[in-house]
Amino acid sequence: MLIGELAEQAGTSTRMLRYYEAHGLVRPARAANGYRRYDEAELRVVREIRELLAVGFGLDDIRPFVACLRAGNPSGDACPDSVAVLRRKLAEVDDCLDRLGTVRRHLQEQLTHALATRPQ
Amino acid sequence: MLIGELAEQAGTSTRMLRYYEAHGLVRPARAANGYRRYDEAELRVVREIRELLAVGFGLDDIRPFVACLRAGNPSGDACPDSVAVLRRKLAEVDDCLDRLGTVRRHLQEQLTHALATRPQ
DNA sequence: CTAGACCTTGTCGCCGATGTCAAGGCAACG
DNA sequence: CGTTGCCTTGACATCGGCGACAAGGTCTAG
Repeated sequence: MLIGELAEQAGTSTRMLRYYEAHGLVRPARAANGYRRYDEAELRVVREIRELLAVGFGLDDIRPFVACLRAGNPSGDACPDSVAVLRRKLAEVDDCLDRLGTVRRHLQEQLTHALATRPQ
Repeated sequence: MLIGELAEQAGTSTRMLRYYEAHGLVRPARAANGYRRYDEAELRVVREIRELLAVGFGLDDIRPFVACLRAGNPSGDACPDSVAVLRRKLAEVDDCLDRLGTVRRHLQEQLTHALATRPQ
């Protein structure tokens, strides 16, 4: 599979595939002409990357999942390192939820106060 | 009040005060030597800016609040434009809370699944 | 042979609040 | 006068995923 095909099948751009490669996440073979060659396994890797990115992971967080897939696991979350990242991310999300909740209360109060002072 | 004093009293840096000015939020007078001169009203303005920034507002969102203060209101949220921004921000926060909640569920599932497959 | 579609690497820009450094003017004190 | 500490403007870097472009190599169909 060439880079363009992979990009289309994985729902991303060639730019990003090269970017992931530069960051050590994807490792295509090279044809004699220098073109990158991807197999099915890489397609799965890229799909994993895209899903995790969409959830809010950074490339560094994703690395363990890719390593896990590459180690032969059917899903990328089955390895200790991946689980550790999942735990950390869950904690981060909870933290963010807390802060947002506080902000929400704050905003609500301010809005209520403003409307009480000068109803519009 | 010179810029350094204001920075200290408002809990920010001179860099940021000039930045807010460049974005039309703060309007100091100028002394004969070219130094910026701030009065008490500007201190209140900068405090408002800092509070709203801390809550997650962007400089553009903050502009109406500053205008409201500058128009003589005791608090920056008493004007229609400010209230509109508060409403919009509240909606944004709710939206973000929704998405984060979904992500949280997603993470929780993935974690549970990983632990069920290979307990660690 | 040529046009077009693909590939290669490399570089620049974006966003937005902020740090940091540089070169120079001004003020106050000894 | 010299030093110190404030001020001025201006410019560059940061983070991170991504778009976009340029200059050139490669391949394929007509």
